[in-house]
Amino acid sequence: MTRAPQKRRLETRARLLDVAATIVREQGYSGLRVEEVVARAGVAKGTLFSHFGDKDGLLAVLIGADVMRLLDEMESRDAPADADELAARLAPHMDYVAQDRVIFDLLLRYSGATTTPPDEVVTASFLRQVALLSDWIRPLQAAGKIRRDQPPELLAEGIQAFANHVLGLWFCREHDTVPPPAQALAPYLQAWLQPAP
Amino acid sequence: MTRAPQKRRLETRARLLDVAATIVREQGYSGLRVEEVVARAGVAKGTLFSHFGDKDGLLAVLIGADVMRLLDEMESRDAPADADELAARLAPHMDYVAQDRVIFDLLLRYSGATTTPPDEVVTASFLRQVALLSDWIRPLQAAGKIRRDQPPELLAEGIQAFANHVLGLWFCREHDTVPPPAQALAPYLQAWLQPAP
DNA sequence: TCCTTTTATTGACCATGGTCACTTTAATAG
DNA sequence: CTATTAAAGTGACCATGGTCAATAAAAGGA
Repeated sequence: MTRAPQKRRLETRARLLDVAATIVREQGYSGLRVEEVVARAGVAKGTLFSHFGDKDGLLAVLIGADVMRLLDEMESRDAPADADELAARLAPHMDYVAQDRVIFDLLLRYSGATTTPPDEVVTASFLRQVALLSDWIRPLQAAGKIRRDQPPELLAEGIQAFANHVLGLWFCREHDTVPPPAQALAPYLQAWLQPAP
Repeated sequence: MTRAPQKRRLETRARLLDVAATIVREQGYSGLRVEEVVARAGVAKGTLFSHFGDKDGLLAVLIGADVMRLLDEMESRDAPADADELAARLAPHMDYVAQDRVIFDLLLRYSGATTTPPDEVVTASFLRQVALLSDWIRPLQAAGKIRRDQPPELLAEGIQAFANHVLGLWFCREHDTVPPPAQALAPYLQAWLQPAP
């Protein structure tokens, strides 16, 4: 069986994450270079890869943590009272992802998470997102504010699908002449959640 | 103003595309290497980039052509009679994209196409896909087979969103233990297109 | 303490996409 | 036919992520 990692290893890992987070703060996710991380952390390149597998692995930890933080905030607020409020609650997450294509790509690559074992932050964050959305959806269904003919989980996944759709469009256009994703999402959710009249 | 390209250039371009297509046939899209293309086409690396901008540019031409061929077939068949048939009509496209992550990524990157000028094959193929879906949707709405409360174009985009969602999940799992995308799509379309009872 | 085994780290090396100042080839003017 | 200009093509070079046999450091046992 595999032993617990030594102190040194944990320190190295922490240092790598710390440096990487700083660089992201300075230059954004698309400005992150593996070479710069290891240089500033004072370790060899191979060390980073032994810790995170590949660059995506490092990004996953950083971005996963960001998403978790966003989810904390979402959970701390009161549940939305209708579909429009639900859409509004998603705005911070949409804005976060819309900020950098690297984030979008990374999250998309890992988004099969709904079933895979949650050994990873991104995977865990997806499970949490579905759970949270479902928790919002159930009372809305009970109150007849949104459709009741589909299970909350399917509606939740649908919301994710539309969110990704809108974000995908966002990254294909000039960002100046087009509404931000959080706003563009509204009509889709409207149509998706609308109760049968 | 820019002149028409000379014969030589057209020949070079054709040769590059031909070689690239052959390699894709032999090794799939993920096996395509720029170096191999230029080597087998007998040109320098820079030439390829001067023709297609970057590797994605080359992929876009190849994949765009594939998609156009699929659309030709879809158009040649009679229109679907209900939501389930509509889902079935999408199967070839889903299978095509599901075959290789490179295809999925490329199409996603260009999928903002609905508004951009169709100077590119992929862009054009997206416009065509939306148009085709809308053409399928309108009669179904008129016949009361699917919901009538949303414009065909929005329903069409929604279908694309769900298709991408399902494909995204597909590439996150072991492909052996999970239903193929074409099949996984059904419940979403069902819920999305279902007429108000 | 000294030897052995496991864990952690190293850095030269590789793969691959992409750039660009320069050369070659074709078209066009005089 | 030659000179001039524009288009086409070239390949050395770069950026960046990733590999892996070799080495150093720690842990464990005698």
